[in-house]
Amino acid sequence: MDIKPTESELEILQVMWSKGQCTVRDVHEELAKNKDAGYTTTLKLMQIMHDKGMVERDTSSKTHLYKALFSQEQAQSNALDKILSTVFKGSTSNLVIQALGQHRASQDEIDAIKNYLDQFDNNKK
Amino acid sequence: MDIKPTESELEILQVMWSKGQCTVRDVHEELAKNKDAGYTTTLKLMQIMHDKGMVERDTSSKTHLYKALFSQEQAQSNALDKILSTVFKGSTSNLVIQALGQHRASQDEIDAIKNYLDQFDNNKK
DNA sequence: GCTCTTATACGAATTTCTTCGTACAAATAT
DNA sequence: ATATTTGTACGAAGAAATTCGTATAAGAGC
Repeated sequence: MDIKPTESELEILQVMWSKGQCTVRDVHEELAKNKDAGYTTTLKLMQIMHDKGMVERDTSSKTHLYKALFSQEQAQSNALDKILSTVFKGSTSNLVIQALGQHRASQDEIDAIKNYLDQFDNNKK
Repeated sequence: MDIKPTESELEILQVMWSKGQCTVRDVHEELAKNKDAGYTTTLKLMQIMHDKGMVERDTSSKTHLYKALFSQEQAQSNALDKILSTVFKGSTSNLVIQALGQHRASQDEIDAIKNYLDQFDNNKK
């Protein structure tokens, strides 16, 4: 499947990823906190996402239940691939260093990353 | 300025970043290697980018010269912010770890990242 | 000069994304 | 049972992005 959600679709997916199965109202209420859009707009978007095969839908009761058909991890992987090829010339280390420079990591995060790196590192310091 | 280039605009910007000042033909020839689009399409896009204030244009001779008005680094920073907020829930360390897991880094890259991390690390190993 | 090539300008068609109004069915409340 | 609320379906308008055809001007070569 082709994973290339649009801006609005991503907002909806975020809600789905955090709540699991969702009704249109679930999603809409959540979006309404930060955004101002009509209920039928959210409904329509979710229907389109279903048409595109991005989400599955349980229509057994009147109120339909939606669920994302790919994980947040898959979307992350996709998003990384995309920006790596479009703005980082394929250099992962540039991406990593820029990300770290831009959003200061906590000591715990630094440790986590170092531990992770050790796994590949042949001459640990 | 608002840095939010579209897909096609990014393709053009990549050429501009690597070559510096460009003619429409420069850009088009480069794009034509991987893509199949008409010359006037590229022209039009570059004109629109100029209208949007993304590039500057030297019209002193018949063949105009274009140049990006922001750097690749700025675009990188922007792209990172965006995917951090849309798919990584703001977690830089998740992003970094996922990026490293996905595209195996070379020893040199690992070293570079470790050195970079040491700069913030209070209890180096 | 005249022709051929190479440029820009620009209008317009297409596609994709986003938004919303309206219609109507099902459930709930009075 | 009838009125209100809550839900889906769907058409269509609006906005943004992409594509290209045609017109026209400037320069190069003969």
